[in-house]
Amino acid sequence: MATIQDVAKMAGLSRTTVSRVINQHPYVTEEKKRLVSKAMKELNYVPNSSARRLRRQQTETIAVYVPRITNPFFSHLVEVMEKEAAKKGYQLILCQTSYKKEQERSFLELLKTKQVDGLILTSIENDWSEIEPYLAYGPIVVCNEYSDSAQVPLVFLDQIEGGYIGTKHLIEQGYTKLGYCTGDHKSSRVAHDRRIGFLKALNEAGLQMKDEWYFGGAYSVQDGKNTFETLRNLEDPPQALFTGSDEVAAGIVKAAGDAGWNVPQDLAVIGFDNQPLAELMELTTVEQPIESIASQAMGLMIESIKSKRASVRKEVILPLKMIQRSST
Amino acid sequence: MATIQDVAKMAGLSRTTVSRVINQHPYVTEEKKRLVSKAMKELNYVPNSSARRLRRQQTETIAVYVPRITNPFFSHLVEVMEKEAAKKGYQLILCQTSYKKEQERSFLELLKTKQVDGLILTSIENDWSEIEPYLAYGPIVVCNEYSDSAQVPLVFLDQIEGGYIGTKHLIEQGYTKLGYCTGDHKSSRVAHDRRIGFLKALNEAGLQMKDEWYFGGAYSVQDGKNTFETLRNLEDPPQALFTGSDEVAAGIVKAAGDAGWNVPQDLAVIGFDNQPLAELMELTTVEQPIESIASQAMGLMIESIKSKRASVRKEVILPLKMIQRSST
DNA sequence: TTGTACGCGTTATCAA
DNA sequence: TTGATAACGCGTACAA
Repeated sequence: MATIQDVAKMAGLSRTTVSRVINQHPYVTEEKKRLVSKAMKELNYVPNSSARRLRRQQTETIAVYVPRITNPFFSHLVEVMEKEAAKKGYQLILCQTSYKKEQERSFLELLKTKQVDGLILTSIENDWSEIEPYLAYGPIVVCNEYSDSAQVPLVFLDQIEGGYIGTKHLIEQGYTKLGYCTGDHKSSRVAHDRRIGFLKALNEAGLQMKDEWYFGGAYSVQDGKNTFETLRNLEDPPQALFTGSDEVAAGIVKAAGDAGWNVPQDLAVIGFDNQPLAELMELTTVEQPIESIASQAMGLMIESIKSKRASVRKEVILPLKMIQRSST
Repeated sequence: MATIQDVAKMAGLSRTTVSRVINQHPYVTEEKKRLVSKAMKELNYVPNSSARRLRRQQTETIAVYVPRITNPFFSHLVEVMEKEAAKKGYQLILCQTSYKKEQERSFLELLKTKQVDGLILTSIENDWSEIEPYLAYGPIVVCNEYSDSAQVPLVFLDQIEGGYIGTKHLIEQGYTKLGYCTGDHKSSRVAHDRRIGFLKALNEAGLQMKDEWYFGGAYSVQDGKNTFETLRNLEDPPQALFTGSDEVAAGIVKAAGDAGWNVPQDLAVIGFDNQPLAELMELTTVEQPIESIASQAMGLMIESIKSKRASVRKEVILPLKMIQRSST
């Protein structure tokens, strides 16, 4: 493997000059530039990135935390981030926390050991107080999640609005008995906010909700199917259901169909995300502008790396959009 | 940021000894070990990974190529690989080729510039001759794809068998007019082999196929819907359809249902992959053992990195499995 | 416009 | 059992 030294020797110049050519410094004669380029090509030379990293104290690598990459929401987020990063010459290291606090913590070392220039968190398992100290080692951007105390850029969606417009849509369709079905993730503000939006819409319309119309802990298609089983055995079931994800909504619609119910006549269902599956099942849903969260988060990350300024809090709140299909 | 020098000073020892403690070399007194550990903790010291990489000439990082991470097949593959890698102390760099030759080529530089120890390819866009020279810089493992000339470990599925068992299943159900619907990716041997399996089953049963029962270029749900539109306008449509993916199969089933056709009475459809969507739509499908391809590929990769032997060809062929549901 | 010399933080070699 | 010293490959003051 050729080093910069070999190139210098072949070109009959010093390492410094070669380095200058590589890094496009001014004050190098065109002639020597050519000489260097020729030698580089001949030796099939490429700068060693470990040496560069050490010298420059930066890695041009960014770590992205997701719970699981198989979750379509997160894989879409990562897809956009990776492209955005590649465009600007950055690599992406994928970190799956599997919803586990200790996994998340162990990945934090990447920043401390200078394996990456920065961290983008798309989910947060630990208390912010666990994460905060690592800010000393590099920038952190939070994306999709929310934290009150984090002094970092936060890019997230207006989930209150999301809960509100989804619910309002159901109300406008004439349903009055509305149920609520979501996952209920620990620290997650997302679920919390959506619920507030849901209740706000209910209040405005002067509607009441029964306790038994609340279904928690639903994440998957299977959970959706189970939810329907519970629902159908209710004496007074809801007419319409607000759900926290397209998967759950799809499960409910599927189980309802199998049981001979008509959607939306017997039961209306609204999903969340506008995943490919939502189109397939013709689910009304609330679309999250994933591409725009992802690219904004990555943009803020690279900006933070380059500016080297101390981290400051900055909220970027993005709007959500109703997509109406035939499940409501 | 504390360095090994700082630790040495605080512990009143040499850098060498500190390094020995960090790397668990023998011949260090328990007492000095304690001294060092204490200093490390006090200074909140962590070895700088760039320096380590430079010195050791390895990165503990592996690049994984996928076309797009949003494709559920690949995200599942990556999910397993990342976990497997993390378990063994390796990081994963995600490279999306977007099915583009030049993207793929540009990522190859990662190996040459020593940013990663090795490459796992889950898809191949360029001719192998383009990739082969990079073997000089580190190991490459091919996973899910196939190449005749590649002198590297290859982990792939017996797609001939896949095409065969899927088709045979249809024949056993009594269908005699079988159609074939897949994507047709350039260099991909996958599609090629499945087709061979399909034809083999047909031959064995003495069945003929009409040209118009072949539908190409189908990848997405939407493609599946379009395929159904074409099919329904045929004078003599096939009774059953072998498809190359669950997405396509789902699109067909959905469009058929919307058009008032009964599945499987009017049209039977078999998918491929056994994705979550297949369960939702109750698609009969051919399951690919994704977890096992992924972990075997990663295992072979890490083995190659550690052994440092020259790359040799080695084929690992994994079996496929029928999953029967109600679409056939 | 070019070159000399030092340092980035580790680890491997050799000698003590 | 420990320590001094020389790499690993590169970039950049500083001097010329």
